[in-house]
Amino acid sequence: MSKQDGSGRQTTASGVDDSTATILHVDMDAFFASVELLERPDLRGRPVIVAHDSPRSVVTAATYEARRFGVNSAMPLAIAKRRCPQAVILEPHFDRYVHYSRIVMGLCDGVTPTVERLGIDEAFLDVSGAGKLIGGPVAVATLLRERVLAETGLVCSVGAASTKFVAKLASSRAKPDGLLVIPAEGTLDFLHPLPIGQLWGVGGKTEESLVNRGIRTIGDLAQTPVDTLEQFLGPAAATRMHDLSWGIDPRTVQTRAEEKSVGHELTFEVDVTDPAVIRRELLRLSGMVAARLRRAGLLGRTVVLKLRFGDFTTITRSRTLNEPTDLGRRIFEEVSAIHAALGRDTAAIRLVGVRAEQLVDEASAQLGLWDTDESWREAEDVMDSVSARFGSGSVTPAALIGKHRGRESAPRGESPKRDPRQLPID
DNA sequence: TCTGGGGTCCTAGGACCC
DNA sequence: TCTGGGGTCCTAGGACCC
Repeated sequence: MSKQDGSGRQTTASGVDDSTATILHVDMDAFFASVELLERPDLRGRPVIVAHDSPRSVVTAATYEARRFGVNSAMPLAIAKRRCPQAVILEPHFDRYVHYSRIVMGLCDGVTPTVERLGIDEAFLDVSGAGKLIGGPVAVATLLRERVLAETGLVCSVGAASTKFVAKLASSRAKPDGLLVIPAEGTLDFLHPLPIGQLWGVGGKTEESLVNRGIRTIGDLAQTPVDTLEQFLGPAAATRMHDLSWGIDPRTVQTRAEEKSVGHELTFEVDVTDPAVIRRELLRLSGMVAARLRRAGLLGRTVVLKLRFGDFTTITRSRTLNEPTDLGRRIFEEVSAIHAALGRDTAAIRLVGVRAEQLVDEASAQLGLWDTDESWREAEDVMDSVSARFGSGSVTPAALIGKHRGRESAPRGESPKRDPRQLPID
């Protein structure tokens, strides 16, 4: 095992054999908070929380100074403020995070073609082919960490191992600003003493259930027969976790994963009982989902409505369409019909969400596998760009359709179409 | 002063088909 | 003529991850 800290010094000086640790996990340290500090260097060294400052929001990111007070991401902001009243709260700026993420991912692409992005601030790299150009995994990781710092002023940690799972664990143990190498032969010594909650796929619920059965460490789970685990984890999870506990992780670094669903949701600042407000929000979310679909060249065949009630119970209701769609008004038709059919108009609603699933490639849709409506799609595209420039409400798809279609035909589809301007929002 | 928003994967039951 | 088995699709919910 070899750990290298921010000064570039090896804490285990003897040359570790890194030849088997060809998977790197690169993880930005306190990413959102660190980006914000680039603009606010005066706040360095102080507890800083990135969160939208509203009653129901959660912590998006926290500096290590804030974490020392027990503040963690995903924690309700109210609790974080209680634990660390002196923390400075900064509004998130996602455009900035995307900007720096692109730079960092570009630097990763510069050391190996095999890069798998994991959200905005993490990536797996397969560096088994980088040897001739740069050197072994440690050389690649060191170079990458230097470049990230030089190009962005941000700090990342890197784990190197022979599997994804161990590389990811290694990067988290290396934080902050570190590099940790776990050679293949050191995997089990590293893994088995770790608390069970560190195992990939073990969250709060599963951890509790495992600890209740005396399984406290990854080593404990390794010593438990798979059929015993199956009884309370189910077959898939039991096998996967047992394998992981023995350092077996067959997943390779995948450069691109196709999207399986697209969705948007909103938690209201106070629970909503007015159905008109719900419908207006469904209309907005439907439009956002549709715009994302069109931008990606995808159509969704299943539409999902999600509701969370005042007591935090959450339901989803879905409908599979005869034809996939990327139209906001079509998605809205479905989710509002589902909502109306629920007959829970008086319930206090905390959250509404709209999602499109069973995504179909636009190209295969046009091969005749699915009927689509080109004019309306173009109209909604134009409307999106006009709205982006002049604000929403300045144009409707129906107005645009009218421009080049006249009143000659309603768009085809399985239901009669209405002018969106007349959609009953109230 | 308790719980965001973006997702993925798994399970389980019922319908339906052969 | 009281009841199999496999496969696939659809739906709902839940755990988990970043």
